[in-house]
Amino acid sequence: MNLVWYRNDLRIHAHRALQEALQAEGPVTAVYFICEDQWDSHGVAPLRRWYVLHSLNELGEQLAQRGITLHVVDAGDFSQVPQKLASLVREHGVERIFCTREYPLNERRRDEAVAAEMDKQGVAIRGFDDSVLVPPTTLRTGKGTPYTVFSAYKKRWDVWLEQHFSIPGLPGSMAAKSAKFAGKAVVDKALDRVSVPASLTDLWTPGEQAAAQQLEYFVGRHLGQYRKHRDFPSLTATSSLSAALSAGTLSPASCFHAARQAMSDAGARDGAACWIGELAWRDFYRQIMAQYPRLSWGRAFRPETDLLEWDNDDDLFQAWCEGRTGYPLVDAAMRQLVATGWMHNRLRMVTAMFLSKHLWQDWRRGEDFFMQHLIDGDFAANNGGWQWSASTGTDAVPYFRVFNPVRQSQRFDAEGKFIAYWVPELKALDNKTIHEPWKQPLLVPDYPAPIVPHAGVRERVTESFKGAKQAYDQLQGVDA
DNA sequence: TGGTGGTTTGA
DNA sequence: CAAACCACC
Repeated sequence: MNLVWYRNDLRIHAHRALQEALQAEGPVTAVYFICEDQWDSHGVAPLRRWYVLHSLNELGEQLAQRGITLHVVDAGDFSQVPQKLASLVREHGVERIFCTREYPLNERRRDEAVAAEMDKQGVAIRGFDDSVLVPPTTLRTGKGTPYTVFSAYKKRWDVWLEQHFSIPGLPGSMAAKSAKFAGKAVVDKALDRVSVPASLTDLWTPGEQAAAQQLEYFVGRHLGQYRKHRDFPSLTATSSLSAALSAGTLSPASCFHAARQAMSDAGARDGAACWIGELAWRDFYRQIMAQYPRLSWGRAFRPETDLLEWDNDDDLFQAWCEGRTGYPLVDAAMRQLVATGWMHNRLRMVTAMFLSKHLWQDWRRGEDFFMQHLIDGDFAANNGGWQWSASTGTDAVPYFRVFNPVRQSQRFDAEGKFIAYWVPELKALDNKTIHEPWKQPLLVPDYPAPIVPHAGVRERVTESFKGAKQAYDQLQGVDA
């Protein structure tokens, strides 16, 4: 018997683990472990749990139609997985296990513990790197170190894919026989334990089929304009595929394949190339996560920045969470996040930079808050994005990026449409005042004044980072 | 995947 | 006098 162990790869298409299992000798079965304690300890958003569990139900049905039984097991946290897997293996006479690799430390330790347990029983495990396009340790600099600067990584990434990319097709040998989806009751019980309002779930459709449709729609309708439009949050211009990619209901290979096909149309080339760049960012942060375990310990990529002394003022943090900082674009973005479980990419940068630089809060607070609300909450991408914004991460530049929240607002929501939608208190303001409502205080009695001034932020941040660097160099015994 | 404050350019 | 351009942070 061959076992496909599903994790964040809840699909049938472009899935080497499933394909290989089908090509191996003997029948195939599948398993998923629900680890709610793991979700709890990482503050996984209820909406994301809902997405995952419903996608799991669809996967179970799809597998059953192809003669494969999906077992679903409540496992609490990762530490219980080896034993529970071992009993499943004994029960079904499993000889080989197939899975898609995951890279954060907890996941790798879980997999190592499982491998050790399975080794005792003579069961082989094979992992496949299908959650990325380029496997994490493939590309190295001339010195043999991981790439930590995106632009250099991207060049090699392009070349490697040019030479090596192939998309795994739908499994060919899947017979049209049927099996029973054994896990449905367990999934439904877990769904009963998820509390998420209909106002949120109404906005999303879980599952592999919806993800495939969304990809088709995006590529056909918006990909060509992606480069031009993607930074404007009032437009429907981005893919909205982040939830599907992070739960694995959609494969990055399908995305890459579709985008590359679209590039043969000259009008779509620019947009497609730009979007492929976003897939590269996704791989980039995953390979960073895989090769720098300290990120999984909650530490900064740049060690000296762990010496920064954040204010962590609770009132300011709360104002940020609730979208009442007095900076319209920041507030609109935060309200979008809480109301929809999603935030536009540019606004993730704007709000993250505002929390870390203007409010001088530990970026980990923001990272946690995002995880608690995002339907696409993905450890590597979220952590990478937060550290980039907080200037504690990769892609070092010799100065500190501090977005001006008013300038960003004027540039990317020039007409104030996005602000007007999410901050209706401001919807009557003209498209100049709406970015700086404090200039017309009488018109906006219900909207707060800026909770911190923009002036001086850059200087403070620069000084603090300089201080942290000096302190770190001293600790290291290096002359500064 | 910037911002700022300066200087130059050109209607 | 406002974009466009530039150096520096």
